[in-house]
Formats: sequence, C-alpha cells, structure tokens
Amino acid sequence: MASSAWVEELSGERAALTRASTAGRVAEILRSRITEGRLPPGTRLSEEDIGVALGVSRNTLREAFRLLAHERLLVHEFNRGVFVRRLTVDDVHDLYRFRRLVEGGVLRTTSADAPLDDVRRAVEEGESAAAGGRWVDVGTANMRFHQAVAALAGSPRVEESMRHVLAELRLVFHVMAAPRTFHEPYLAENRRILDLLESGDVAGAAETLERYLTAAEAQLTEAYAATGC
Amino acid sequence: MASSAWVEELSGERAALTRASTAGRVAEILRSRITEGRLPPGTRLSEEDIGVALGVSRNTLREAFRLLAHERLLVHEFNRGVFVRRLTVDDVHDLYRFRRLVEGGVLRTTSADAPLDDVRRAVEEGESAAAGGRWVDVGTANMRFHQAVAALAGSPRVEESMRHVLAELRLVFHVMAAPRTFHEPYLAENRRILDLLESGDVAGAAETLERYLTAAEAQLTEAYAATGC
DNA sequence: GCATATTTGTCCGTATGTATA
DNA sequence: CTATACATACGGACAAATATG
Repeated sequence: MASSAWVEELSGERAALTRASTAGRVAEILRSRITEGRLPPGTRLSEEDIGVALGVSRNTLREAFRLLAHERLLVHEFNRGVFVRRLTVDDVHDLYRFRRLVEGGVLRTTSADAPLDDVRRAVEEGESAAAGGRWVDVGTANMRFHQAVAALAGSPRVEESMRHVLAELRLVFHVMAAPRTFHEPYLAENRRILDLLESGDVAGAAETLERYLTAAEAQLTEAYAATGC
Repeated sequence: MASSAWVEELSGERAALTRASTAGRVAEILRSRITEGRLPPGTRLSEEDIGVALGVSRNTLREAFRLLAHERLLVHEFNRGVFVRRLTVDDVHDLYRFRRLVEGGVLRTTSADAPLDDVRRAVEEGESAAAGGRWVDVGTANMRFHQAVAALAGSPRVEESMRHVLAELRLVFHVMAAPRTFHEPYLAENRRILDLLESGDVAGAAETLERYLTAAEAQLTEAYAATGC
C-alpha cells in the first residue's frame, strides 16, 4: 500500500478508457505521464497499485507494460517489476548518434521540391512561443521541428523510430528542468536550417543540424552528469 | 481443432522452455519459425491451439505475441487475432529506403581505423558458401554482412533497428524462394565494398552500397509483385 | 543470517463482446 | 439471421522470487 500521490491521480483517468484496446489505452495514459515528466525515471510501477487505480486487471496492465518496455520508456526487471527508464550518459550519446545519422541523412537526401510546410510551421511556433515567454511550448515546438525533419524522408519507419528516440530523450530533458536555457539557443539554428533547405542547400542544412546536435549533446551530458544520475 | 501441421510440430519445442521468461522463450520459438519461413505470411496464430501445443497459458502467449507484433513480425488485428505479417510492396520500398539511409550513412561516417573484421568475415563466409553451392548459407552470410556494416556505427540502437529491418525483409525473401539467383550477384558487390572501406574510400563504399540496394529492391519488388501478394 | 511479508510469474475459469460461416 | 468460434478482459489462485524486519 502507501500509494504515492501520482498513483491516486490516475483514478481521474478511468473515464478515458472505455473503448478500443484496454491495454493500449492504459499504455497511452502511462506514456503521457512519463513523457511529461510526472513519472520520473527510476519510479517503480506496481502492478497492484496501478491496477486498482485504473480499474484494470493485472493481466491487462502487464500487457500495457510490455508495450512501453518495447518503446524503452520502461525497463522490466525479471521478478522485480517495471521501472521508468533511467538513461545513462551512454544512452544519451547513442541517441544523439542515431539522430545525427538519421536526421542528417534525411536532410542530405531531401529533394528540392520536398514539402517544407510542417518544418516551417514548427519553426514559427517555436519563435512565437519564445516571444511570449512560453518556454515549455518552445520545447514542444523544437520536438515537432525534428519530427518534421524526419518526416521529410517520407518513410513511416523513419518517422516512427524518430518518435521513439525523441520520447526517450524526454526522459532526460525533464530531469534537468530549465527548459529555457536548453531550448532557446536552438531556435535560430532551426530557422537557419529551414532557410538553407528553402534555398536548396541540403548539404549545408545537414551540416548545420549535425553540428548543433553535437553541441546540444555536449550541453546535455554535462548538465546531466552534474545531477549525478 | 484442426490444428495444422506446424502447430503440432511445436510440441517438440516444449522441452526448450523451462528456464528464464516463458513469454520471451515462446516469442523466440515463434520468431525463428517465422524468419525461417516455416510460418508463411498471412498465417493465423490461434491463441488456443498454440497455447496447448506449447503448454503455456493464453496470458503468457499473448505477452509473446505483443513482443513479436512490436518487431513487426506479427500484426495484431483487434478482436480478430494475430497473423504473420504480410508485407506490401510499399513496405518493401520503405525498408530499402531505411536501409539506404542507415547503411549508407554509417559507411559514409566510418572512420579509417574502424574494425572491419566482422565485415570481412561475412564476405569470406559468403564466398566460401557460394563456392560450396550452399545457397542458403550465402543468404545468411549476406544478412551478416549488412548487420556488420550497421555495427560499424558502434551504436546499439542502430544495430537493433537494422536487426529488425532485416528480420522483416526475410518475410519477403522466403516467399520468393530461389535464394541463389537473388543473393549470388551481391557477393562481388560486398567484396568490393569491403575493399573500398579498407582503402579508406568511404564515400565510394557508401555509393556502391546504395546503388546495389536500389537494384536489389527493384529485383525484389518485381519478383514479389509477380507472386501476387 | 533468518523468518516473514510483499510482489511478481504463471495458470485457470469464466463472462462478454465481436467477427464470420 | 442465427450459430459458432474466438478474442478480450476480469478475478482468483498458488508457487517462486524478492524485499523487509
């Protein structure tokens, strides 16, 4: 027992799970809790507590856990339970290497007539959010920017793997707080990449992105290591 | 009732699942059956039949199904059951696009001192298998070659996504049989890519690979479309 | 180090809803 | 349209592993 506060909050979500696959809906609820940082890395997810909080059986809940474990948002330790993933510095390094490979590769092979609307929209959203001081929205717009870049490949699989990678990275973003100082510097870079793409300089866009991802990684790992995770 | 032949064969595997996670082991058994082509695309996997054949409960089996569905080897149709994935021509196109992006990108960013041992081993295995007329082994060696190329990134995530992509592609390979005519032409290309890497010409290696992947895709989709899947 | 309590892993029976012959 | 087969989801049970005192 001794359900912590966030477990009790879950009861408010019970109304939301009345159609489609129960396990899938449970997974979605937990996924948003995790990516929004309300379930910090290392948190243990008790089958019993969450089951009663959401009003689903243990079997169903376990299916939801499997789904999230495959997305690497949870880790399943045999006979011990499931925990919100705690990323190591090596994980962060790997995620950025993956991003440089994929995002850079996508930009480099983008054709001149590729539809840049989503990319442009994400850049503008970020700029207007920054102008209004809505730093959390700046972060979301930044995520959307990179998702839109990946989407330029026109490949469902590329899009999906990017979605997973970005979701994983949120586990780190939320730990270090300070969304402003982390996301703000990259607004101008995003704009610059968009401009380069519109002028047809795909190689320049790719290089700019790869360089800035490397810088972001360094900034992130430094701050992350300082927290002692 | 009316368990088809392959379901009955499963009973022989029951001894294999006595340790570690039951669901994981069930998944592994089914995975090998699928990638080896013994469970052709479109096959329906009945919870009841397979459950009794392997001697596991439906709950456990469903967990195994989730694992394989996430690897895209099975598709889960809500309220209808799980089926061995049937790839469309669009899927094949997407898989090759992904491969060109990732494998090409990896080669292009390979450093001069990267360890090429695994790549070389795969090339040699393929050549000796071809010399001995073991065409199935030629196919496996070819898979290993591409897996080794992906491993040059030194990234667990890149390796894993490549593993999944190659497993998916096997669903198509097995449908069109004729392993010799499909894999043989690429032995020389693999050797050439290795040579280019050893001489430090990473751009040349990447270009060769990308071109040959495009050719392989065309050959595959043509033969695949002819089967009417 | 030991005994106990808790939690997970696995299985079973069953009720309900959904798809298909 | 009805009947049948099957998937979904629940709840209970017990052994085994783990955590706790």
